[in-house]
Amino acid sequence: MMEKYRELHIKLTPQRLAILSFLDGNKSHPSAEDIYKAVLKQFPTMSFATVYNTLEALKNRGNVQELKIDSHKKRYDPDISRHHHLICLKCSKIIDIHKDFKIALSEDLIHGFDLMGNSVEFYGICQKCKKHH
Amino acid sequence: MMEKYRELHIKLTPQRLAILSFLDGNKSHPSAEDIYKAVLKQFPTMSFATVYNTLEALKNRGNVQELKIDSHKKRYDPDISRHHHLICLKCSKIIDIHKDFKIALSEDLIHGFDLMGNSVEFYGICQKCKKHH
DNA sequence: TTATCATATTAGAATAATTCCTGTCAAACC
DNA sequence: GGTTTGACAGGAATTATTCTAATATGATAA
Repeated sequence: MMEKYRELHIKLTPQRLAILSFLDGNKSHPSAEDIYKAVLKQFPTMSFATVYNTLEALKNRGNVQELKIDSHKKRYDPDISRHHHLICLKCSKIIDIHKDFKIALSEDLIHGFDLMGNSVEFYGICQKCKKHH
Repeated sequence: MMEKYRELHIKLTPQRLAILSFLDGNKSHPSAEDIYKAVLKQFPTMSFATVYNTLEALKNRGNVQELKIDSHKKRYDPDISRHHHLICLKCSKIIDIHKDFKIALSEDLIHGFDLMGNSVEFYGICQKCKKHH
C-alpha cells in the first residue's frame, strides 16, 4: 500500500499517507479545506498545518500542482501530467482537458523570457448549473 | 477629462476618477493594494472598501477584468480586449500577449458546458530575474 | 440653483485562506 | 541510550477581501 509512495522521499507518517491516498487518482481538484475535512475523519486531531506542510513538500517535489484557477482559494491537482482545465463560472467545478494545443510564442512576443510552460483554461457554465436556473 | 468616463454610468466621485485615471492604459496588472497605494497619494483618506467597490462596479460593467493568475491576490486589467498573458514565476510580472490562438474544444471534451471563453497563460522567468541569478 | 435622494465614502470590524510559531514527540542515526 | 532531525497539533499572526453603519456627496429634476 505505501510502497507506491516510497519514491517520494518524504517521511511517510500516517497523516501523510491519509493525505496521499485521498489525493491518489482524485480528479476533484480539492482545496486545502477539502483535504483537511476528508482526512479529519480518520485523524480527528489533524491540523491545517499538517495539510499545508504536506502539500508544500509534495509541491516542491513536483508531485502535485497548485492551481490558481479559483479566485477564492488554491486548489491542488495530483495529476502532474501536462493538461488543461475547463472551469464552471458558477460552481467552480474543474474538469481536466487532456489535449495538446500546440501553442507557441513567436520570438517577438516572448519578451526575453525563458519559457517553462503554458496552460489553457476554458470558462463556461456546467450542465448542472445550467439546469438549476 | 472626465468626459471619457461618462459612459460608464457610475457616479463619478473624485476617488473614482483617481482610480479610473490610474487604471487608464495601465499595463502593470495592478492588485487592489497597488491601486489603493497609488490613489492614496491624492486622497489620504482613501479606503480599501472604495477600491473594491469601484472595481466591483467596473467589473460588472465589463470595464475591467479580474485576473486569477496570481495565487496570492487578485490582479486587475483595464484592457478588456481578448488577450493572453505571460507570467514570470519569480517576480509575478505579467505581460500581455495579443495574439489569437484559435483553440477549440471538440464536442467530446466539452462535457456539456456552455463555453464562454478561454485564456492562455505562459509561464517562465523574465529577463530581469534571470540576471539577478 | 437648490433640494432631494440614491448612491458612495469611510473606518473599523468581521471573515476566510494561509502562514508562522512554539512546545512536544517520535523516528532515525550515532 | 543520547542526540539530532523532522513532523505534529494548536493557536496566533498575517493577508486579502467583504461587511457594517454612520456620514457625505454627485446627479437629477424642480
